[in-house]
Amino acid sequence: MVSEKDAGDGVRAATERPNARATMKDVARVAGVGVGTVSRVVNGKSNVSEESIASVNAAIESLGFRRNDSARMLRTGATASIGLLVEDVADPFFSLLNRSVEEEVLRRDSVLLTASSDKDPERARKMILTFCARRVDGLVITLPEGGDEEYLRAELDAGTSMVFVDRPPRVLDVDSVIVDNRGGARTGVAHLIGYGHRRIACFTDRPDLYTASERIAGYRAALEEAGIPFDPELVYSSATTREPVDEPLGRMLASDDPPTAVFAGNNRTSINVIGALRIRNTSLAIVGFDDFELADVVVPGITVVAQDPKAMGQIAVGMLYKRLDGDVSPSQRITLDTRLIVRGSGELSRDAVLAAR
Amino acid sequence: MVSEKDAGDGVRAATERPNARATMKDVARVAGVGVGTVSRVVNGKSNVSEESIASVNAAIESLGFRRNDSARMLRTGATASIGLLVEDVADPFFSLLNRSVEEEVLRRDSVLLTASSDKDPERARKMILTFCARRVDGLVITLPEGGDEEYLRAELDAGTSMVFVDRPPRVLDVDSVIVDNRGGARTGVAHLIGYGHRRIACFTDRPDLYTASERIAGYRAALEEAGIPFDPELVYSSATTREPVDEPLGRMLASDDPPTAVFAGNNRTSINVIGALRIRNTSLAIVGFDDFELADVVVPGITVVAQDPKAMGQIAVGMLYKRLDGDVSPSQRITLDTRLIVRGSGELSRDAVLAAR
DNA sequence: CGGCCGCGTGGAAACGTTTCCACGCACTGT
DNA sequence: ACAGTGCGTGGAAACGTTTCCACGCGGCCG
Repeated sequence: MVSEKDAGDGVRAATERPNARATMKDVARVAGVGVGTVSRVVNGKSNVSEESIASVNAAIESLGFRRNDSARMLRTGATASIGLLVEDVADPFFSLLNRSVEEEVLRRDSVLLTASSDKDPERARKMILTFCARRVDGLVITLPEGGDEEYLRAELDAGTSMVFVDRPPRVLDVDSVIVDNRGGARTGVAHLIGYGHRRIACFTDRPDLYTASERIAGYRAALEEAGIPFDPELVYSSATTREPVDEPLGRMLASDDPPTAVFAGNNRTSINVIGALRIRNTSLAIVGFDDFELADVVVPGITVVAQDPKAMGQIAVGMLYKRLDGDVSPSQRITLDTRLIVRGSGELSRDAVLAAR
Repeated sequence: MVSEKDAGDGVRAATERPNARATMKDVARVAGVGVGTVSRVVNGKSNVSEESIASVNAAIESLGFRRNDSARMLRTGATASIGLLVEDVADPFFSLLNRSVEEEVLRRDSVLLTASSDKDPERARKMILTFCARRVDGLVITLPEGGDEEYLRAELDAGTSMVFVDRPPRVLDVDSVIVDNRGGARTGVAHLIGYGHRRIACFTDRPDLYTASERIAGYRAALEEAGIPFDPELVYSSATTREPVDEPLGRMLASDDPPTAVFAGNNRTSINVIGALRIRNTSLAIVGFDDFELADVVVPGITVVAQDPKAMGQIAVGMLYKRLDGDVSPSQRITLDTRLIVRGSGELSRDAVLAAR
């Protein structure tokens, strides 16, 4: 039935167009009431007779009417939608955050718009402005490093609430919920030190990333507390998360004073380190930052400093809605604690590692 | 500055309200032109003098104007948005699909609304109807099993295009893109048979799930082709994906004629099987359905039948936009091939497994 | 008995855009 | 000189809701 495709925007009456959505006016006509009454029924408002309710509902059913939310949004000014911008919705951490934010937003009968910045400040900017044009009620944002934060001020002034997640704002005065990256790293490294290690390698992301630099700082803090000198030769920051670490790890192991333990600054790096060790058939004590599936399936299980993306999402959305409800108290920065999950890899003592050489 | 909170919806002029967004009318007034001209500038239409463009842009800048897309949608009828419903955006497979769909949608200057059904048909229904009320241009749907498909027909008739992903529609006449679950499973199991195995266990999801039943069918087909009798004792379908498989696996291994290989029907199950084998310190040949991170980090690497969520998203969105562009050809079902990724666990021969006992 | 209240209701204005129509003006080709 | 053309423009209608106002009507209270 190719011919069914109607060529132009003809002036045909609505009844002739098979694909036209019924409006409240149509419903009103069929039900024999006014549009006001239809609106009241659709929105479950009080002061409508049972009789009207019944006839309106019947008309809605028969016409397949569905309220046009664009019109509603225009009229009311409230879109009942929240925008979420993360680095990558396919990243294990952010996908968990995404789900948690979704849950909170749905609970409030709103809808979630999502986008991945892919760490590109320009893409982030474009998506945020798109969300703002759609008049989202609020934004949950992980802003990529290296971009300008300034353009957000105009949106803030225009009344769009926002909460930063995973990293704090640099100059803006907005709420944020982040993880205690430094403290978590310090705990993880101190855990290794507790098992006798004094030569601890550190593999992380690019140090210009907020989270990476914080974790490195935590690593250094733990060493300092234990009176262990910091050796830059033991720190390797990979340019990309996919980069294998076999080569730098090999260099460290071949040195005069090789490491007996590794602190891996993120889950991807943990995996890379495990892979590299497997290739070399060597074992070192390992503590990783950020939990991952299968961390308990490899042998030994990987001891990790776990974050809580679910809590992060819940708290962020909670703060956002408080603002939407009119809270104008000073902006807050909430820092979430990490949790050390002991699985075996971090409890390999220095002596055990050395004995196996 | 708590007092800044303006109590009521006063009748104050727009200029007095700090948080009111500027409209095109405001811009027009400031720029000294008509609203029509502002609209033309904002939308980059032709036939506007350089002079007007400049003054309008200046006014936009100074007022912080941002087009109200709700009004635009109402007027034009096009929302430039796509709705995506999956089982769980935090699931590794669906999060990859999500990202891929996002990419395709953004490329077309649209926006993506996402929701997780959590396998609940009622929740799915609610979200789909919400998306339809927002007049999304189209829907990409993974419909949970067990629900009614019928209510979608009204939306279809009303002109909302949709594409099913991961499972085909049962009664509706809509496009779909799915994976060759049966063929993939058949290939995986045949691979094991090729290494001499004749007693192959099969662990899957609940068989009332479309994907699980297809994979079981593929498993049986491979056996049949090789002339190996099907033994129901070797098949275990777990009620939940988190359920450990240690107990049923132990039972199989303790039998008279224990399996020498395992076909795992999904990635979670693969992981569970690996865990169970680790506990028992046994090794069997394994082929899993669906790739997962770390499949190449455990030793031996896990041989898997991989799906391609990225391609699935690309194709689904491509089909959707074809429909939006007016394609009215008969609905299609596209089946994506799987790919066997050889990593070691599936190439353990029957003899090797038996020798190790 | 009269004013008042509250309920159910219909209708119109408003939300901020896009789009269409019409207008003025400067050209151009005869 | 004059009709035709095309460009830049302003203004108004329309999109489908929500919300406000006003109206009729019955009952209650003084």
